[in-house]
Amino acid sequence: MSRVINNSSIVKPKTAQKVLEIIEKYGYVPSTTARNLSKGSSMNIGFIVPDIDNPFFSKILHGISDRAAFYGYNVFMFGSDENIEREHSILKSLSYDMLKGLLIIPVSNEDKNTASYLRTFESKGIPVVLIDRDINNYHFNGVFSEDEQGSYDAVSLLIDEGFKNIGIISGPTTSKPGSNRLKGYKRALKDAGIPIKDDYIVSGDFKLDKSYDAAKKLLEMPDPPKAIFTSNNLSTLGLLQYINDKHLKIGRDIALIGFDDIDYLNLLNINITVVDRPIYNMGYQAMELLNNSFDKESEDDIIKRILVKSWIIKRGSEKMLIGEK
Amino acid sequence: MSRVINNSSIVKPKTAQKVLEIIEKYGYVPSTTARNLSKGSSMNIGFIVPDIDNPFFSKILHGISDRAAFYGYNVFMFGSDENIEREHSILKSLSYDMLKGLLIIPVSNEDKNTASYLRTFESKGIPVVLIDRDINNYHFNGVFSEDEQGSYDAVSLLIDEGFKNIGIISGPTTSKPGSNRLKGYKRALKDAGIPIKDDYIVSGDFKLDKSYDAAKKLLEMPDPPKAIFTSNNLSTLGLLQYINDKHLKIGRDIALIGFDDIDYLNLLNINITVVDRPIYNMGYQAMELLNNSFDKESEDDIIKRILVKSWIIKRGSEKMLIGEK
DNA sequence: GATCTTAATGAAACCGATTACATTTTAGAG
DNA sequence: CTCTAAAATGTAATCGGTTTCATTAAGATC
Repeated sequence: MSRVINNSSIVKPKTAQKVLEIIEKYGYVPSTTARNLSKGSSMNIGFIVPDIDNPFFSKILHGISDRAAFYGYNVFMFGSDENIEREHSILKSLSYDMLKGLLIIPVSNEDKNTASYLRTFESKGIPVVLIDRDINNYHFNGVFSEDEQGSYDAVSLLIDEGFKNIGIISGPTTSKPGSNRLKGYKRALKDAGIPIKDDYIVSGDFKLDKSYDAAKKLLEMPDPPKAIFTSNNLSTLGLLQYINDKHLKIGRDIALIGFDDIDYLNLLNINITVVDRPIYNMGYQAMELLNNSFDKESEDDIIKRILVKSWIIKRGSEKMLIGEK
Repeated sequence: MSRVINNSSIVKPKTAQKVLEIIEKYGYVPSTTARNLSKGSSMNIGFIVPDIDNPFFSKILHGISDRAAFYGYNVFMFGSDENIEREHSILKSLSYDMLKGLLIIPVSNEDKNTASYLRTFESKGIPVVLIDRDINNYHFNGVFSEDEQGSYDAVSLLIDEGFKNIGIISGPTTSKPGSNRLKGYKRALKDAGIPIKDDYIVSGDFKLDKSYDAAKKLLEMPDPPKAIFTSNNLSTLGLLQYINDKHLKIGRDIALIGFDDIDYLNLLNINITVVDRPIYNMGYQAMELLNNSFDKESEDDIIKRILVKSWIIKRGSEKMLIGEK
């Protein structure tokens, strides 16, 4: 009987005991589906992630998953593969009554379709929390990090070290982190009175192959930059690959600061300076924020946005570079 | 009306049209929960993974996720963190009527509790497919790879190169791949007539820190091995970390073959020989196998097990070693 | 011990789909 | 133009819980 299981209503201890015995005897297992139907809600959280293989997203998922387990939520995982159409088709296929909340790292910051799908979820009472990537002009709840400031600090550090010819492998400007990190780069140069050279801005797509091409483009130009800021972990790896292919040496031929740390590099004694941030915690906080959005209808008009700090881990790669910068 | 949506029963085109118009007009969205309840089944697949952060598992998840999306299944992700209690609690919390199938990379190969949970799922009509890690004596459906043969080949390769003092950082022998890869190591030595030295067998736990300790233990003994076989990707990284910390050089001070390739190493020109296998495809095939298990009640008594091949990618690290081996 | 209030339990409606069954419409044969 | 079989549609039961409402049991008061 429902009342016994959900020990909510008032039940006599004796009858409760009796019911529990029968439950035990017949091995009764309550149906979650039936419960969901009659309650009109579930314990399922959706999570849409652009690139399952990228360790950055794995860490976020880990944070989400841990906190979700704490609350007893189940997490649906969907991979959009950085593909806007696939993202749409996932959003279209998600049925409203199956989800209690939705976490998403959207592909684009300017896609009206995704935004309106998300608004629909909200209007059906399913809170939405963005992670890492904002969507322009929509003011969704979300957990973000100091993208512009982080890259500003990074590039400023290069400038402090004496570098003037600083290139950037940027992310797609259709993503908020991509455009904000580029902004930070530009602002740092501007504040230092260094003219911005368009040739030094090469756009990648946050993935490895294109970043490799970008690195090639940057370093094979007549007057190549002496230092490069890479906009995410895979951009850094793309650049590193190029550097290795050409047998260049970090700190001698080229200086480098990357956005986001790469665990495995450190233990290989490849010590590059990076902008770091609490990635696992971003997922954790996103789940926390989502959980806070439940059952408080009164706060419906409050937009909750969390901004996590970023900081620089100096590993000195840029210091070694000598000669003209 | 149900018949129109599921265009199953015979409906007159004209009435279908009418119904669709009304659906359109009122913005009707069918309830998945209600459907699941009345149909007695859902489109949800559970996936229990030991370590979300390990790229090996990310790739498997990617394969699963892609194939699941193809069939229209949703994938629930749960992280057991290599913790048997957490695995149990996940299995306990999963309700039978929410899942259509279950994929799991179990923590242990000899845990009766997990096994009996899984059997219960099967008995409730929820097919189970193991991935990568078998459970002793239970003969579950699953997708596995040639663990013993792979490590046999790897160690044999070292022997062919002239090495005699070969150590191993093994995985936990409570996991099938861990014990099988150790078996392969031993068999290779035995077949070559090289006596097995217990000191050369140090057990890790497939994670980084303990593998680092294992590497330390191996290489700081009075008569250290000249070549080491590492049982998984993180073991390899643990060893590499130690090697780097001590400023040793692969190919000069120590030879190394690892089980499982590590993408990022190659692009950093850290070229180590590894046993490779189709990881993404293992996830893909597992989802495929699971899908095949649905709705064929007649085949209930057939155990479906897929064994994927492994192969060696020679990158020549071991060839460089000179002097006494 | 009769009466009233409150606690505990039982019964029935409901959530929103599917589906078996009953009923009506259509079509083809005589 | 019937009559009958088949096709189409309408109706109601069902899935397995939750929750409201009605009913009965228990406890308190005088």
